[in-house]
Amino acid sequence: MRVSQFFMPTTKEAPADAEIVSHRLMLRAGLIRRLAGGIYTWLPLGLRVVRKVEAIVREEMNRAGAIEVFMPAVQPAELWQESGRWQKYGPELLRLKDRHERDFCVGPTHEEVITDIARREIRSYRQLPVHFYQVQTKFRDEIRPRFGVMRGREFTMKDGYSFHADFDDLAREYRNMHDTYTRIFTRLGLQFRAVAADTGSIGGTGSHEFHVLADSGEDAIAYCPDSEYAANVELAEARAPATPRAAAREAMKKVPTPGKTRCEDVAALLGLPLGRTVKAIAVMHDEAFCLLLLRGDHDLNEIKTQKLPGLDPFRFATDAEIVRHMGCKAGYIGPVGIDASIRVIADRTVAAMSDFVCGANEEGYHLAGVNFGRDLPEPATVADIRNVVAGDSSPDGKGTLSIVRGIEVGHIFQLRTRYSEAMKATFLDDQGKERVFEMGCYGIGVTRIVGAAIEQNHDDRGIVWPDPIAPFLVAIVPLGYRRSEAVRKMADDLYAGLQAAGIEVLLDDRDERPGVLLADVELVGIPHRVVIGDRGLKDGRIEYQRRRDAAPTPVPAAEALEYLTRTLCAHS
RNA sequence: CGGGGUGUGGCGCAGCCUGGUAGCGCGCUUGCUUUGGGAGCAAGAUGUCGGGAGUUCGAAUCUCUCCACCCCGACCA
Repeated sequence: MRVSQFFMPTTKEAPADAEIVSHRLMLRAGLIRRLAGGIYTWLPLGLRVVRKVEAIVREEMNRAGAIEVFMPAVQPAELWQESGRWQKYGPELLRLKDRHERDFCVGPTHEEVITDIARREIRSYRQLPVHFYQVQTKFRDEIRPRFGVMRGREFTMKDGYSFHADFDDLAREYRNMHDTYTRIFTRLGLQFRAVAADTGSIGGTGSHEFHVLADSGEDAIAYCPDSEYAANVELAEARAPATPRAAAREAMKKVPTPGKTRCEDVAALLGLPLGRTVKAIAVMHDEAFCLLLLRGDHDLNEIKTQKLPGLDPFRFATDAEIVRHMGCKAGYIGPVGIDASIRVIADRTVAAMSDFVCGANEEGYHLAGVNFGRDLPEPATVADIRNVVAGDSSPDGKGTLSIVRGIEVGHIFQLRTRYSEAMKATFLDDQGKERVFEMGCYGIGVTRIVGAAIEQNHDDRGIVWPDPIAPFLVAIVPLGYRRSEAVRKMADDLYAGLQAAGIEVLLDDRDERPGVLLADVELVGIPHRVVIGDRGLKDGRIEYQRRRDAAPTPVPAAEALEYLTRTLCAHS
């Protein structure tokens, strides 16, 4: 492709509302343009990257035995009413009416449609297993779309759904997909990690997320460098401390802590480590008031907490409710001397603490040297309700956890019979008995991968595409294409030669100054580049440089084509 | 949804407080010069100042209202 005949609107500045690097770079490099909140046009250069990602995903899905279909983006409400999600899905589901006032939605996902296909078309166990997938535009009316294409409302997703006669076969396909996804993200040239995940509202049993590792990621991932363990922090188990609770050594005493409502402030005032304090978080389940105890330096894990009996769902108590139940304002509440009717749930770590500091239930005071059993009853419930932190012992017992941030780009679920039951999707087994399908579902955020790849691969000059998804593998940058006969001839010959070799090459034949050409090729992140100028040609040389190289490699002009063909083919 | 903020040429912004009819940088057009890291000079084009209503002799500026977009939003007891 010649840049003069392409469309590559690069800019020096990015719109002020683009917050993260990938978004800024995608705008600046002319990959996307915003149409409305969370809705983007893919410009030619960006589209090429999307297509690269799609192609790899398709190849690997096909290789894994899945079959491509293409389902409608607009779906009738009846199917969603059948599965119960018309009510459950909430405002994220974009609903619309046709001219006959019939209800439809723009599909945020396609379980209903595919289950409908399966129940109509698949009658016998002999037709199983089967795995359908598609690459399709989804629409989710996010409350707050942000980060450009990473959390858009309209996006491209590969979604696959598998149908099985029994759970064992579902488990087999689930492993198959785990392997397939691993291959896909490896081929995409991304640093990623598969992690155990919460199954969330979709339900079902097993679930893994695939995360591209990047500091800007919205998810926290706990993993063990010494073992295979990796899980979303939402899910990662915080084990009970290995050492049992130490015996009480201090007497309980009330200490004045005026104006110190946060554990950090109290600890600082008393000259104690934050880990010696206990914070009490007041929550409500219906009208029942409950106190959650966490060590001062730990964070509550709402998902784990929600799973406790009697807390599904819970919400945080209001200030008024805290005063009503505790007789004290927020900031100084604690578990000592409270009404016996208040349920107290202690995190495992807290249950093993002694001589700790907590609120005194009196404004301006905390208690120090507090001990369970002596100063207050043992907690009614001890549970894992906190987020793991770096340094916690790994749940598999094989080392300690580290925390990294990730961008979720893939998710695989064992749906089991959630949809097949609701929608009466059945087949006849080898006994002639009617049974519901076991189902799996597997998603990859195609357009999000483009953003995630940039988050992971950029520098201060621009994007650095991994070879497999680069819009062009190599760029020819002639300095003085319109001025120098020799430069133009060399560039044209090399361009023709590389094209003939089947290499995707971009020739920047614009009549621009060298600085502009070089800045642009770096901004758009073409992984390999060749600079041709009169200066080098005089000595019979051109320059080859990879996007991450600090300096160019001189290559004899006469051998350029052969050298590049060899080098680039090794890369692709 | 609640709170905060911003809407001025394609992009980035100033002007608004203290009303007097719009400006800067980038980009764009034309010409000349320049050409190995985002050129220089000269001449130009581009604005219903987010929409509507009001106050006023006069509104980008003050008031009301609507809209769009952005940021933050359990709690850290």
